[in-house]
Amino acid sequence: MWICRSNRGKGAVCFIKLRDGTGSLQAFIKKGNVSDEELEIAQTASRESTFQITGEIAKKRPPKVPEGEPLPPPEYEIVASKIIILSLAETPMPLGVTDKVEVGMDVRLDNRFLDLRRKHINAMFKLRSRILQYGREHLISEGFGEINSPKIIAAAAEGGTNLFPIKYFDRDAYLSQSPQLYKQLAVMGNLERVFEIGPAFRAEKHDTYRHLNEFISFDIEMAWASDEDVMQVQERMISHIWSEIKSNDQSLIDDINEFRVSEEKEPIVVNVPSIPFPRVSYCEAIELIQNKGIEINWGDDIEAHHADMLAEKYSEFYFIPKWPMAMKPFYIFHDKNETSATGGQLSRGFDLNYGRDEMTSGGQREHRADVLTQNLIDVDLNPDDFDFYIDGFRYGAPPHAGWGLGVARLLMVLTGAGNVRETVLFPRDRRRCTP
RNA sequence: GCUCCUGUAGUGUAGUGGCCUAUCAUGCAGCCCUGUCACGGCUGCGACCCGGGUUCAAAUCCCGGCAGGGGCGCCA
Repeated sequence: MWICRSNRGKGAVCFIKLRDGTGSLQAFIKKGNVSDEELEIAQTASRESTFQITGEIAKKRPPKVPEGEPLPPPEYEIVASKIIILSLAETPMPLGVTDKVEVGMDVRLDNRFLDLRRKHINAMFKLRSRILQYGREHLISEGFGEINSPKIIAAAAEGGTNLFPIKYFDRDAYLSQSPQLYKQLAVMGNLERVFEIGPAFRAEKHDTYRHLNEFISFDIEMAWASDEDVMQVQERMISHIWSEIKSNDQSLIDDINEFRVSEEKEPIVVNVPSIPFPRVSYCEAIELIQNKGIEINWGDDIEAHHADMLAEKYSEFYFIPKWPMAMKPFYIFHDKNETSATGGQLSRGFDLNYGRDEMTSGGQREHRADVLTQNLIDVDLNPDDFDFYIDGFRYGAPPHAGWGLGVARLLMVLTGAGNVRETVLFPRDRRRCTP
């Protein structure tokens, strides 16, 4: 186990707080129980060194409490009889695992292995694992199967975003921005309900609390489904995740709250969101923002400062369905009869927001090969580059829908983290690609 | 690509021209105390990002470089 903290000095007794993945424990070391050399080791070893301690578990002596106050519940400790040092930690450490002083993000990320030993950071990544676990469980219970799509792709598949170019033997290739086209092809192949949890790469030079250049996307695609059908899948899944965390993982939440309270922040409370989430269509959202006295027109993007207006009314999860077709990618489905009051073509694309922040983008997909081809032409993409994709729709295609959810953003919402870098082990941003 | 801000011991900070031989906390080292438990006490160690300029005097003002951060744009 690691040494968390030891008392100082050369006396006849010594206490060391030990830690491993299962929790922490005090070791009681007393002259006579161990050799003098072992006592010396225990008293002088640096923090974060690793020990192997043999001994008996015994009830701790209760701490002194002021007159009249109740004794705390009994605690246990290990009374050491043998101490072996496994690895001495160098000093000074670049950041203190148990120190009260704050640490800058950069120092933390440069020394993530130490940062992760901090209790609340550790809890954050255990929660991340739980989110993925509960999300998987839920989708599997609804008949979904997990797939893996290629991350090395041949062409700038969808336009819109910048891709990272790579060398693929003698050819140029790119890192995938999304599993979109491949999960659709899987559905064309009668896998019917699929999901993927995998990396997506975007070569955008953004620099905000919610963007990274590599992130894990939680994607689903579902045959014989509409935008509304997959929104329901999503709200059930999120509700399931929250509900499982609330009943199984309160101790991890407590670890985070212990830190938040020391920082004088509000503790987080896991409130299982009620279903259905509000639906605020794009047209309604624009109207709502206009009513706040902000100048915005139908067809404009809802930017972060606009979403602040929506967040005043909808502070938690809400869907924004039916975006203008012109603002959505070519593979989103549209119905010619669905238009705005001003006559603009609507689509079956939707977003899921939490307050001001976008969590998900999704929609019903275009399954008509001829419309897909026309959509590509409309956005100045060459249909020939997409033969591998459109071919999949030529031989009978089911209507289908899906979405992609940012795992790190969901974890931010759950844990109240203010920066997506908090929720990713080794984040990749504009300036950082190490460690 | 635009814009604003910041670089002080291992870490987090105080400091806006002389009171800086640079504050405090944490850490580290030594000593003392100790069935401690956020242990405590004493002593010590350790820093002004780099280069140039202004000035009698620069951590502090100016210029350049480097590094970092916030926001915007962009972003399925």
